[in-house]
Parts: sequence; C-alpha cells; structure tokens
Amino acid sequence: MGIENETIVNDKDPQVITALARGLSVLRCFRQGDRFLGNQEIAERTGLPKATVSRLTQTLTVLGYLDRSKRFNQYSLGAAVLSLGYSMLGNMDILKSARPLMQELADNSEASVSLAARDGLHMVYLENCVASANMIALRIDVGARTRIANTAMGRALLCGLPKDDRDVLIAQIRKATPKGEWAQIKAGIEQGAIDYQERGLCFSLGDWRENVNSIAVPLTHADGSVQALNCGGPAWQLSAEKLENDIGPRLVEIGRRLENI
Amino acid sequence: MGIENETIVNDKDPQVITALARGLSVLRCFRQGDRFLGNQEIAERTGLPKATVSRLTQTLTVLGYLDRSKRFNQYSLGAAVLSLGYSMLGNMDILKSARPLMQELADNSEASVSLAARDGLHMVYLENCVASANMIALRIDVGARTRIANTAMGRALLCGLPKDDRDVLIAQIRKATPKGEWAQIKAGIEQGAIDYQERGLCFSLGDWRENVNSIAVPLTHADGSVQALNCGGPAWQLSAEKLENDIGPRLVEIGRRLENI
DNA sequence: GAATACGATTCCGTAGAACGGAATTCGAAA
DNA sequence: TTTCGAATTCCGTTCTACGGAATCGTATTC
Repeated sequence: MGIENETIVNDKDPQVITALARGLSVLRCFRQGDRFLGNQEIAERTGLPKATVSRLTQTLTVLGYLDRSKRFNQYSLGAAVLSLGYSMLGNMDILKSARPLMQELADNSEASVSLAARDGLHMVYLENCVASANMIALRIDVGARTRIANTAMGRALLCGLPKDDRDVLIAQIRKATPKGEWAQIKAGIEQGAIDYQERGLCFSLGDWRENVNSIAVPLTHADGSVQALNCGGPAWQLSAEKLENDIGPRLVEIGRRLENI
Repeated sequence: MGIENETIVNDKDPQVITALARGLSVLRCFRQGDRFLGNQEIAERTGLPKATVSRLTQTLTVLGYLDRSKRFNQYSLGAAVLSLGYSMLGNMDILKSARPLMQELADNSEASVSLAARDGLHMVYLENCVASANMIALRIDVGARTRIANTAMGRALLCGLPKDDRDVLIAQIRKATPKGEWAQIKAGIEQGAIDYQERGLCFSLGDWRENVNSIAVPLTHADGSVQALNCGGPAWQLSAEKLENDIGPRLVEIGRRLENI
C-alpha cells in the first residue's frame, strides 16, 4: 500500500509547522482495522523517512497520544486522543439542545437523525439518534466520517456555505475525484443546490449506498460555522415521497430552531 | 489563571519534538466550558509566546484540528479530533466483547459499569454502561477523565501494572499532589493494594465523591497494556457489603473473561 | 471621523531543532 | 550461534521554528 492519506504534509502552504503536521499525520494514518502499526508501516503510509517516524512516535507516546506495545514494538492510538474528542463535544452547547429534538424525530419517523460537521472533504458525525424501537438500523457512531460528495449531508453543507467557501471546497472535491466519476459527482452537487433552492432540502436517494435514502438541511450558526442535519434510513422504509412531504418539513423546522441558539 | 497544564512542554526529555508537543498542548488547553479561545488566552495557558501560538493555531486550523470563528478571531476544537477518537475506539476489539457483559451487570446491579484506560495521571473512560431502568444515574461519558489517585479504577490500575511502572507512576502522582494531601492519597493507594491482594478488588467508598461507592479490577491484556473495569453508584444504593459480596465476584469474573481475548 | 486600545499577524535575523542517510542496536527466528 | 528485519541512535548539515519588535486589523470611545 502506498501513500493514500489526504492529510499528507503540505509543504507548500506558508507558515505551516511541518513537525506538527507530520506528527498529526502519524495519528491520522490509523484507520479502521489497524489496531497496531509499526514504525515501518507508518513510514510507508505517511511517506516520511524511518528516522523521522521513530522520533515522532516517541514523542507522541510520551504525550499519551500513542501507546506502545512492548511485546511487538508497535503503536496504537492512546487515550489522550479520546479526551480531546470529549473536550470538543462537551463544549458544543448546540448538542444539548439538539439531542431531544433529534431523538423525537428519530422515534416518530423510524429513521436515523444525525448532526455532522465538516472535516476536510468529509463529514464527521457529532451526534446520531436512532429510533428507540428500531435498533436494527445501521449504527453510525459519533466521530465516524463519510464523504461530502455523495451524501445528503454533504450537499446540504455545501448549500449552507458562503459562495466563496463553497467554490473552494468544490474545487478541492474535484481535485480528489477520479476523472471518470466527476461528472456524476458534479451532477449530484448541482441537483442538491436545485433541491435546496426549490424545497429547502437536499436529497440522497441511493447515492451514498444503494437502498439508503436520506434528506438533509444546513445549519448556519451565529459564529459563521456551518453544520448539517440529516435524516435517513433504508429505502424500503423511507420513500422519497415520505421524506419530502412528511419528514422534510419537520427536519427543516428543527434546523431552524437549532440555528437560533 | 496561570499555567496549569500537566501537558506543558517538557523540554528536558530527550528526543521529544518540541514543535509537535507544543501544538498538542494547544489542543489540550481547551477544557470544559471553553468553547472558544483566542491566541492570547492560549498563550497564557500554555506559557508560549504570542508569535508561536499564532503559527501553531494557523497550522492546526489548516489541518482541521481547530476551527476559526472569523467573527471573533477565536478558535474551537475541530472535527478532526473527533475522528481520531473514533479511530481509536473502532480499533479496540475488546469493546465489542465488553459491552454486553458490562451492560448485563449494570442492568441487574442497578449501577454504572465502566471501562477505562490510563492517560498520564488520569483515567479516561472508554465505555460506560448504566442500568437501562436507572437513567437518573450520573452520566459519565466516553472520553471523560478522572484522577487516578482517589478512584477505585485508578487504584485497580496501579495494582495491575508491573512493579516498575507502578513505582514510576506513584512517584509522578506524588510530585503532582499538594504536600498536605499526600498522606491521605498514599493511604488510599496502599489500602487499594491490600484490598486487591486479599479480595481481588479495589474500593473507593466516598473517596472520589462523597456518597459515591465503587469497586474496580485491573485488566492485563496480552499485549501488556493494562486497563480497569469499574462498578459504582450512589452509596445509599450500593453498600460496601453489597459491592464486595454480591457485585464484586461478578465484576471479577467479567474481568477474567475480558483478559483472555 | 479621528483617536485609542487591544489583539493577531508578519517580519527578520538567529539559534539550534529537526532532519535523514548511515551505522548501530535490538529482538526474533532459524 | 547466526541471520535477518526492524527500530533506534549518531552526527554533520540545513533550514525550520523561534520570538522580540514592528505592523496590521478591528472594535471602541470620544
């Protein structure tokens, strides 16, 4: 496996401290399924020289962001990263207001309702509520990531951004998309803009995963930040018609209330 | 408020990359209640010069670990920190095995059952199960931190560590403890060692918070890492006697099973 | 609208931190 | 014991990160 990380150090950007960026790219290269990584593997994934990786992993271990397994001389993510996430969530007062509203909609629509924020070209789930009755629903957890390009949430986020930011982000997405797929991605984004203008909602009918339908709205906060609120589930349970006419208005209303906090 | 961070850059350690350590200490200085911090505030908390902080926050913002609020020129933790936490939890296969066992004990003991790992002088909650019926219980969330020194969990962790590591850690705790409180802390740790030897359990009866009792056991994994499993709740519900004779043996059994995975 | 104040950012000369190729050490396996 | 792969350390070099001072940007006041 070669270099595949979107967080590869960007040496061109001015004023970016490379040692810091490199250290964080080491943490980022742990993906699902990689409980343990050795220095060599990390070096390959990040594209950094062995000696450098060795120093970075030592530093991160001292600080608690990596745990070293003495037996195998390998590293895993340390507990310190978790408490950072906790600090973040604990400070988002919107969550306290959002949870009950989200849960209520989840319960009486038999769907999953999620709140997410942007990280690069992905959306990161901040909260996720599933119908108490319907525990079979696909379980998406807080902190999980999904692409902006082909989800309702991502399209909604794009609609909520100021035009300049949106154009920059779309350009980034384009650059990261294989040539052959761009036409389709672009169409989805444009359709999202139209839907949002005409109906105040973005849709994803099977675009993210076949048989998963969802709708989403952007949330624009007083500080200028933008998030997205999503409601989705299995297509056989959530027809496009039900999403638009029944659930849609309620989602819009919740979004409206959450913006004014 | 002055410098108060235990993660202040340690210039003495050999081979610790300072730029990386400093950047992470910027992230760490966001505590409960600080949604937004400006460069100045960050500079005060970390003890770093303004110019340096400015460069660090720029870098962290580019990488997604901080979000900048344009309106106020202030920063908040970014979504990237959350997805790191998710990567960590997603890779801990022990959680999948632990959850059902923990939940079962929580349900039929009417108490909270938690799994935690060490981060410096703290324990970080990896998972927390509360009795489904008893939702009033104090809600401790994943990623939250609590001191090692005066909790059952912390004492159990100490008992699980190899002697060398334990001695080092106790010395660190001592250094971080105000003179006047050390005698009491030390007594608690020593009592924990005795309890563990005699009964296979550590106790905290009101030591963490008045009216909260709990017991804990260490988990020593095949890779050499040590965690702790805790069961606790309001003192009026969980007498020392019930904890020791009823819940204790079950907690020990769960711990035993989780070690062999 | 000018003046003031406060904080963020940039400048720039300097020190020394981080770098990385090569050598060494470590640890596991044969 | 030898061998091999990986991690770590060494060390001369380079250029990064540094931080005090100057500048800029913005909000506030008169």
